Amino acid sequence: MICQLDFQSDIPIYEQICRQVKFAIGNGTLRAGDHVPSVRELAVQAAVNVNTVARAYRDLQAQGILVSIRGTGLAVSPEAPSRCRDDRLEMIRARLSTLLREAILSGIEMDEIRSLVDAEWSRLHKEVRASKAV
Amino acid sequence: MICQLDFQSDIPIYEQICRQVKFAIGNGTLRAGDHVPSVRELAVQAAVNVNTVARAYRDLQAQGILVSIRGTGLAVSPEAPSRCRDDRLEMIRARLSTLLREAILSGIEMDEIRSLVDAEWSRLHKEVRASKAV
Amino acid sequence: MICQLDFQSDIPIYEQICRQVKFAIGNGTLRAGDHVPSVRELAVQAAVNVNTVARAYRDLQAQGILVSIRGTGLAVSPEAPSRCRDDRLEMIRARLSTLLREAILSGIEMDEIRSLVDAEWSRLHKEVRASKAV
Amino acid sequence: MICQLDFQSDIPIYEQICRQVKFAIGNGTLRAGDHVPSVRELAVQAAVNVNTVARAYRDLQAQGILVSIRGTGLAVSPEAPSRCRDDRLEMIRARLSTLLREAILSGIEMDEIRSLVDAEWSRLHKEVRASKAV
DNA sequence: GTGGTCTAGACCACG
DNA sequence: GTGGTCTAGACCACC
Repeated sequence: MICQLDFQSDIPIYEQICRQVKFAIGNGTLRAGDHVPSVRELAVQAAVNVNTVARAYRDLQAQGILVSIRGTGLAVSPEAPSRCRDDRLEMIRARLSTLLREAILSGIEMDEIRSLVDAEWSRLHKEVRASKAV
Repeated sequence: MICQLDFQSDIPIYEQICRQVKFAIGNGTLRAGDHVPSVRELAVQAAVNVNTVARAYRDLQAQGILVSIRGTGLAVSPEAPSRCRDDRLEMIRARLSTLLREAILSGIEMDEIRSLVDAEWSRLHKEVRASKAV
Repeated sequence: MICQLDFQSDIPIYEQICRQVKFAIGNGTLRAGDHVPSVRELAVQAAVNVNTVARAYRDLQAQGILVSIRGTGLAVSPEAPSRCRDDRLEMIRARLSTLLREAILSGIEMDEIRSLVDAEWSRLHKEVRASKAV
Repeated sequence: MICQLDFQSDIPIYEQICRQVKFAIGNGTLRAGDHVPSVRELAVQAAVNVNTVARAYRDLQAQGILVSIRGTGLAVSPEAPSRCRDDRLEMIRARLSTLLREAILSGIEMDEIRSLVDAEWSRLHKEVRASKAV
């Protein structure tokens, strides 16, 4: 699992880690039962404080996404895949909602939004596919 | 100018004030040369500390949205209206971009996004129109 | 006498008025014994609060630049012309000094300063001459 | 980093701090990536309130001079060094410009300015060299 | 430990 | 009346 972090983002590092794990589960990179990297391993890989990874994993356990398996570390729970997908969809719906509300209030038209969505989608789709190819 | 603040939001109050002022300029409620309410006045209206309003206004000055007219208060700068609209569009584009990127990474399809956008847009549009009617 | 004010400058309006009067005396536009416009007249002309002009004139009286002539208003004092010129020269010398000190500390060379002075001088000279022609 | 403040100056303290930081970056005392002292630390060192330092740092962030590294403090941005140097030259040019404009308006001649510049420059040059020798 | 937010209140210059 | 500066102190999230 690769972990791309943005240290200057206003989203906390631990939260970014949580999301990336959920991404990986949501799109099938991680499946139910798979082990996630150990806290120390991921901390080194991502050049991050161990506590930060620990907190992310703690949150994911609390959400039932990860389960602890005695002596071997943490693994993706059976319910995680479907749950991740639902969670993501709901989170996206919520953020989209506030985004659109602001767009309406600042006088932007539906057409502008639609074309923005289409343009960004195709741009990002290419970008993501390219990075996977690597 | 009305100022609706959400004290529970994770967006700082001063930032919310900035945005509302920009909204008001963007959609023509405030025009170039208009005075904004005094810091004290808005502070009372919004039930917020004077310094908080002052900070918002200071940021807006730094961004060239407001200009200080010595002893008489702050006014909307000539460039503000066009600038606000551009800024808003760009901000929305940027947030939409990260939103869509996450959607792609978590395995959501374009169709789902499109229908979400349409559904939310029409829902919000009614809501906003209703609140204006009041 | 024309009075060009910059309402967005960080120099107070009353101070700008003082300087402009001194300019006018320094370069011969106003001579010893000439009347300056009345407080109200100048306030209207310059679109400024009456108190502001009053304060400027008060300061100029305190400095002996203007003298009050009973019933007729304020006039340029006999000593003003030479004094204005000396004052200005000294003020310019002082500000030039701090400016050059910072230039030296930030590693700028004498040649750069000399060429800056020459370039700005000729640019401003044209500009000023043009505005007088109007 | 040393921070020399003048509490009598009419330049706000936070502004003085900004300048000193920029100066330190401009002349290489602080390099890209270096951490600046923490707000609390500098506040103690300079005998100033924490908020005052915080405001200076916040302004520097808004200008892109400093970047925040979550939980670890603030660091000099990669673009800062070149930017700081350009800023200083431009600041000097701007102040020279207003200085010369006033000189022209008050009837001072180019020769007088030139000799002033030469005289002050050589005087200050000696002074600065002497203080460095110490 | 770090910075960020918010409050409260004093003081000042300007118009 | 206006905004601007500074102080003091509380609380929070993050690492």
